[in-house]
Amino acid sequence: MLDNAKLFYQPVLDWHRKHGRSGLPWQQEISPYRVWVSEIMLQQTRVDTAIPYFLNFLQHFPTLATLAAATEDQVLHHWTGLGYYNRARNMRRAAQQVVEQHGGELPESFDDLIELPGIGRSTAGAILSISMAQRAVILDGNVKRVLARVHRLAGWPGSGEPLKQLWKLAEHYTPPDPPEHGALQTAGEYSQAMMDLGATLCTRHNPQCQLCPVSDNCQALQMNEVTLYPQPKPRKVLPVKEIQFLLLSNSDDEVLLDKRPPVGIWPGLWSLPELPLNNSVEDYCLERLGKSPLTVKAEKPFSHTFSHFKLMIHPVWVDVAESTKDIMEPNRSFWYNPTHSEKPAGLPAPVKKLLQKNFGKE
DNA sequence: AAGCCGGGGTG
DNA sequence: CACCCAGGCTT
Repeated sequence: MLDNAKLFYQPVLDWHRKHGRSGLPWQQEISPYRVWVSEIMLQQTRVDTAIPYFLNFLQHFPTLATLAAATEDQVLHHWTGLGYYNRARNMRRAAQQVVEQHGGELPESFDDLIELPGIGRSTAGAILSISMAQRAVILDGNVKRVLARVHRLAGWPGSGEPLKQLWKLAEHYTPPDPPEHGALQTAGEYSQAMMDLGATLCTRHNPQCQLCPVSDNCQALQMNEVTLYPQPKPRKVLPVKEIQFLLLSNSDDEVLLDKRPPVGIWPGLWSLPELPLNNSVEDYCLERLGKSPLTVKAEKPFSHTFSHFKLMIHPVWVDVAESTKDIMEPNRSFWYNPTHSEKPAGLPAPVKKLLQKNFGKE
């Protein structure tokens, strides 16, 4: 870490004065309320997405008091499409809380701000620094990315030790407010500057390091590893289950479908007969149809991902010549003609895909 | 610490 | 399709 914080924040501030964004709606007529609304809308939401919602929202709820007085339905109506709807509910509740407890003005202390629903550590820092001229610290996705690269910080910055380190760095590099004698910029400008830097130069893909004001101090750049930081969230490797899907086809161009049990995957849907990977198809046919198949042809396996495991499906094309329809139970299984029969209501996606591929219907 | 919320952009 | 976005709340 750069011991003298100024060596970091001064180039960032200077860059921002020349090249930062200044036309965003919430950067005009800056007020605590407007900054608050923008910060909430921008949580896990891109700037371009948020802009029209911000303009519309302020049209209908121009002040904190109007927001506090609105019904939840009204607020949600103007949030529709933005997602994360608890943000809107929390904001209305917070507005009411501000009216009741703080005389209708957003409180000017960190401790009071984070008591409000929807305002966490970073959002409080943004409101305090940008709209209240206080030295307060933000750590959003942009700042995380910049700092993780500059310091080549290992690990996923979402939680744990990496997150602690980032907060420490963010605290360290935030300039004083009011600024030192002779300086013009404030902590609020630094907050804006870091977000602009992350959003316009220090982007996740194709960062513009040659234009970056802190490239000389960027450890990731020195190692030519910029895009390796911040490191991605470790994904759990899904367990893989392998099965065979049998396309038992008879001389009438029908395939056998089974109704799946009411519990487990695809409950109640019509699926292909399935068999553990190493079980013999021949034995299965003998057991179930009372005879051996004419031909057995393995198709190319493909995968289908569920939330909790990955299913590797090995399709097997099986010609059983004449069908033995008499032994079938009507509500458990039936011979289905993909080109002529009426399509069963529920077919799992992979089954549908297989049938389409092999019979070319729809 | 991990899961959840969500629509949309992007490689 | 996987991953991520101006995060915060709940369990």
